[in-house]
Amino acid sequence: MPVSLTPMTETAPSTDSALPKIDPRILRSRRMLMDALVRLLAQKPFEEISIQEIADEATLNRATFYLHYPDKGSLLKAMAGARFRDLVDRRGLSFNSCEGGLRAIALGVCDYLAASPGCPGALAKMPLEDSIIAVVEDIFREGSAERPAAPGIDPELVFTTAAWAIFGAARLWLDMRERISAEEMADKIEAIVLPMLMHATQR
Amino acid sequence: MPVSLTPMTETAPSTDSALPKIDPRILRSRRMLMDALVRLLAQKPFEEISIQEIADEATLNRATFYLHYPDKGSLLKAMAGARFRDLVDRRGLSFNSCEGGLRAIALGVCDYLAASPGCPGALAKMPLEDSIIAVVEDIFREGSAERPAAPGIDPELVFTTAAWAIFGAARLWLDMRERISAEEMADKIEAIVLPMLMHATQR
DNA sequence: CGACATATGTCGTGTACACAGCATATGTTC
DNA sequence: GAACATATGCTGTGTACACGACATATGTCG
Repeated sequence: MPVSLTPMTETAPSTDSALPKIDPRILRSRRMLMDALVRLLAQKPFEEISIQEIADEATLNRATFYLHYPDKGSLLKAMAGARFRDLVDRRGLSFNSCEGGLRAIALGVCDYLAASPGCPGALAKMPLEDSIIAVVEDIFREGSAERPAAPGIDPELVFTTAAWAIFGAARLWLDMRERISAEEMADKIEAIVLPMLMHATQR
Repeated sequence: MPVSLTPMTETAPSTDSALPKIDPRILRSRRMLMDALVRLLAQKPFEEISIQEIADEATLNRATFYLHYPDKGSLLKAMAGARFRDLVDRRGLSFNSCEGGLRAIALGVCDYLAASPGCPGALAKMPLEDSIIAVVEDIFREGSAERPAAPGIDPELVFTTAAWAIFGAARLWLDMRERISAEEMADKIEAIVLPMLMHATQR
């Protein structure tokens, strides 16, 4: 009984956390499915893409799709998260004592939203929140791991709040009629959100 | 007992012949191994590449390598043949009543030899003959399938002879100090080899 | 609404690949 | 030549994927 694959109902698991090593075949199949979805999204809207088409594009059996994802929405979510993580890794984004870490994170979110596959109209239908928010939360969590929380403050709540704040601001920026540059927007986001985080941890 | 994979001691099987459908996992693994070898050949000489390195580069288990190839030389051979077939497919090379078919084949061989991975010095060590010759033979065979052989002539012998003639001339061209263009060389090869083939089949 | 075509979700079975381990071969160093 | 490290070739076991088939759901057309 292949119940050990744990279909992906959440965002893709972190591959660098202290989890047991994931079978490379699993990682490969998931990446192939995600890459296939990206290619198909460049051709047609999400609603018009079938599971069979995704499997065909990925050169995998349709049953394999269901070993990993319960539906195509879950794949979309996982794909969005994985692509954002790629960007985070490529840019080495982190939230530590280094100046400008938060600005870089905000810039990454803006750039990612601006470059998402599919036309901007389709962007509203993509469940980007959970995937991006979870990654940003992880960044804050890791960056604050060595510092004690300020008294009476729940750091997890602050991380979540800050992550949503960044995401919300970036979404607003994306919808702007006359859009300032991503860099400028990142500056503004940092100015607004950084005090929240500074207040939460003793730094 | 995984004896059904038939390790590749010959050139890669033709994927468009009347063979039973090959499991997509097999095709995928072989392609991954070949692509890995190409990438490694761009970095170091063939002799310095280990089986484990190829497997790692392909993100496959070393034991998987041995399911498909008895040694790295066989992989090299298969890779060379597959890449040549790719070129043949891309250019739509065939030997039929169409004028210039032989010239195009000769040009394909020249271009392929000139673009092979690794420096020209390493080219002499690559067992390109069998892979290229077999493909060219196939092209002649298919192109002459609908025509009866001339009396007293063994068409298979002629195909092989012609294929080797083309290969030999292209190799000579590659070693030329002052090399004429591939196009010019293809013209010369056609002029020399075409009468042989015309003589062998009733066209 | 019924008929039909297509897509989805699932299942049991067979096959390919991952893994750890072992014996042997090979290359390097002293 | 001996000692050692590394690579090779192979094996049995466990796991992931391919496949065909089936039941059900969904969408389209008349």
